[in-house]
Amino acid sequence: MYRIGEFSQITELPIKTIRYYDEIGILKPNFVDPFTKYRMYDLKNLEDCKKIILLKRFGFTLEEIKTMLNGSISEQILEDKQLELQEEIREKQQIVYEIEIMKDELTKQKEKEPQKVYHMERKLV
Amino acid sequence: MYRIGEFSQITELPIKTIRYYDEIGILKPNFVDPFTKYRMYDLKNLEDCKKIILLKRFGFTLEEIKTMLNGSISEQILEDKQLELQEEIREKQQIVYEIEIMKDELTKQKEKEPQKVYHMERKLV
DNA sequence: ATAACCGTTACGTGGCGTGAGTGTGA
DNA sequence: CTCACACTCACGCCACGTAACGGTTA
Repeated sequence: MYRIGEFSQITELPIKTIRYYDEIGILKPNFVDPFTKYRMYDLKNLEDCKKIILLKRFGFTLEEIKTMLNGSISEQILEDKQLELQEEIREKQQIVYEIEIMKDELTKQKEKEPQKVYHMERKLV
Repeated sequence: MYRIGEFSQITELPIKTIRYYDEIGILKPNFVDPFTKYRMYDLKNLEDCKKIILLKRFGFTLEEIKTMLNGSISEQILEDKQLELQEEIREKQQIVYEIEIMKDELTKQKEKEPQKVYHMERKLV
């Protein structure tokens, strides 16, 4: 049985996060001391916690993870998530390309700048 | 001069978003009727708004966009954002691969399931 | 008078972070 | 007594969304 600080070090999750997971009912400590109210975690908690960290990394919300821990993890859901990620990857690649275009436009503007300065000088004179 | 509803239709931004942009000072209406308090937007606002939408799409925060609109948009910042996006793309590709591994593990477990059932039957008997 | 439009204020979202103030364990 | 560790409660973050309620315009 680990106290929250130790459990935090093992899982590398901030204490605040662990308490939050208790609050939303996704990772309930195995035992809570009724006097000190200290949360005590066991190996089962550790396993669940590893799953949570992995599923969170995959991009599931804590609400989704909650239901996945209760029931089982279907291959369909995993496959849907893969497709979602691939769509996001395509979108980000598109954005990288769009930024490239904007950079080009900035470069073109820069090349025109001497003219602009001339224009300003005329204004000043 | 457009009222907020019309401006919302043109920019395809929700009215709430436009009001929020006013509140945080990123897109101030050209004119506010002192009696009705109606916000009035002009073509300059429309140009700024297009920039905001684009920069938001690139992944900049509204705070970052605010300073970019005041000053100028440097190529360095754009290039940094590209690198950031490419890092995110690599990360997501890695996750797609990790999900594939998890799917494989689930499939293996399924193939073992008859044994599990047998095991349970033994327990029951 | 009706309906579409506009306004403000206040509270909710997710996934925590921050800080105050207090109690417990060695 | 100290000091790390634990607790709760309340508010903050971002980029808005969602009421609730009231004034304006055609």
